[in-house]
Amino acid sequence: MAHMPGEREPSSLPSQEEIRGELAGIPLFEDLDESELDRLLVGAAPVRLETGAAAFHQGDEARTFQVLVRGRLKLSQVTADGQQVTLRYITPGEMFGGIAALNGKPFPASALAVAPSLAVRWEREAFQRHVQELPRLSWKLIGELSRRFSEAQSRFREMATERVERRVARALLRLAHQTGRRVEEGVLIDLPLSRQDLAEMIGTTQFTVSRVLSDWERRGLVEAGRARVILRQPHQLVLVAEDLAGSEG
Amino acid sequence: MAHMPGEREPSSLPSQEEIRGELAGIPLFEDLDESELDRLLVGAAPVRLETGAAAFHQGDEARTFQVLVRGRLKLSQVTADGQQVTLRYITPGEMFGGIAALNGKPFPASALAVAPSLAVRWEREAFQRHVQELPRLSWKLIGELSRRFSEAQSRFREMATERVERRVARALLRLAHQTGRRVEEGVLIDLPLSRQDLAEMIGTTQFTVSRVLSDWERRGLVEAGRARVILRQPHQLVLVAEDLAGSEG
DNA sequence: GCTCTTCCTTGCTCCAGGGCAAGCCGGCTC
DNA sequence: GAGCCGGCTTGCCCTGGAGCAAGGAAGAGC
Repeated sequence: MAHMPGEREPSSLPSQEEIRGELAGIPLFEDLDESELDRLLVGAAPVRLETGAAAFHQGDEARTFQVLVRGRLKLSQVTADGQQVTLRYITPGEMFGGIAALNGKPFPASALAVAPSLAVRWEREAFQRHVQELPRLSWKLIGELSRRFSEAQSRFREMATERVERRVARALLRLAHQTGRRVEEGVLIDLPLSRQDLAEMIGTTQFTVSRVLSDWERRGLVEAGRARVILRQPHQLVLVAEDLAGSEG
Repeated sequence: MAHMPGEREPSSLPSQEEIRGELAGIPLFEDLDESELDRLLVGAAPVRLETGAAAFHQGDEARTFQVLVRGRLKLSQVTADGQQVTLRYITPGEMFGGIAALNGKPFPASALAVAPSLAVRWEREAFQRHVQELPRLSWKLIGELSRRFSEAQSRFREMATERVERRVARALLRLAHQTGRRVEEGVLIDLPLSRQDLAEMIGTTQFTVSRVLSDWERRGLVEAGRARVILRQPHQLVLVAEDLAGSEG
């Protein structure tokens, strides 16, 4: 792929001005006025991540607060006995690694790019200063943390009370909501998502996920390809997730 | 029980001055100076809760932010299909119902006093104003939310990857850390805690919890009575929780 | 095209733990 | 003391889903 004149070098980093534009579009910062946004820019540095690259590793000291601008990351954790757990996928506009940075703990998980990505990062102290000096930012952050907490709690409740099939349905619906893209056949989850990935999100095995998806595919609810899932009848999936949807169609 | 002169009426409410003293001792507010504490007092009202009384009900609009001063509460949720889940126990110094109040959602759970309790409550708007006007408070709140989030996430991971026995061990250790009291035989979990309660915390049944505790009792790790648990060998329990502790002693 | 790798499927076995029934125990009220 | 009630225990059965093995299919690299 030759470099074409006038075309932006794919791996080049955005200018301060461009960063400013990106940040202005992020919900966490939407309440800031022009001058506050300028202050926020102090210490903001862009970071490019190739697919497969890690934004940070589990156990590392959390020195940075980051926000994803483009791409997709997977936040996952390895337990003491070696099991892999996926905590969440991160899509543009979301902060990541922020909680560890805010409370001074090491990162509890690793963040891996699953698509070419671009993030903006601040050193921990710089971002802490911003939070302390920009009340509108800290208020937003409180809202964001509340939301995250509620989500984590819901997932806990689901794990505690629901069976695998239902958890798969919920995971897919959540992902569709987050990264779904309308395509001809239905809603495509716009993320490389293998059976194993799904299994790690809901605490089961790739085998069980495979069986569930095969069943749904037979019944026309989804189309499941290689690391690729399309929801053909999201509404039916909602029935599976929410209620006893009568196991046969 | 006759009322004795000079003794405080048990159901009387504390004065503003006493509330001030209580709040000053709470971690969330420890960074506030004298004048900030005075401002915080605006809108703060004491609430007494008898054992069995609810501080709020799941589904209610979250109109208040509360902090527990004395006693113990149980935060629990009923799922759509009627299963009971216990999210956590609340001990003095902890906020509760706060997250719903901060992000304007209805309470996702009910808070029930399991011992005579005293709380301080603010109307949502009043507390929001305090948070927005007291940067030191909002910083603390961010820290508290981060911690809560991390805890919820850990519990999720445990549910996703660990078997029942280990989850019971973790739940007991967590409770011991939170409400443990040294007694002659070991560490007493200072809370009425039935098998059913434990089951609801970790997503299993009272039967399974009973079997696990009976086994541990035989092995001398715990002493389990009627709604009452004493850890005789907390260290052994840590081994169960953390690692493969060799199933026989 | 062929090969290698990775992901996916499916059949079989096995077991942790859920569900239920029966009965026990300890503390309460009358 | 008698009876009751709520919590606890234990035995039995049964199933959801884990674990494993063998083989198939879709890309990726040559």
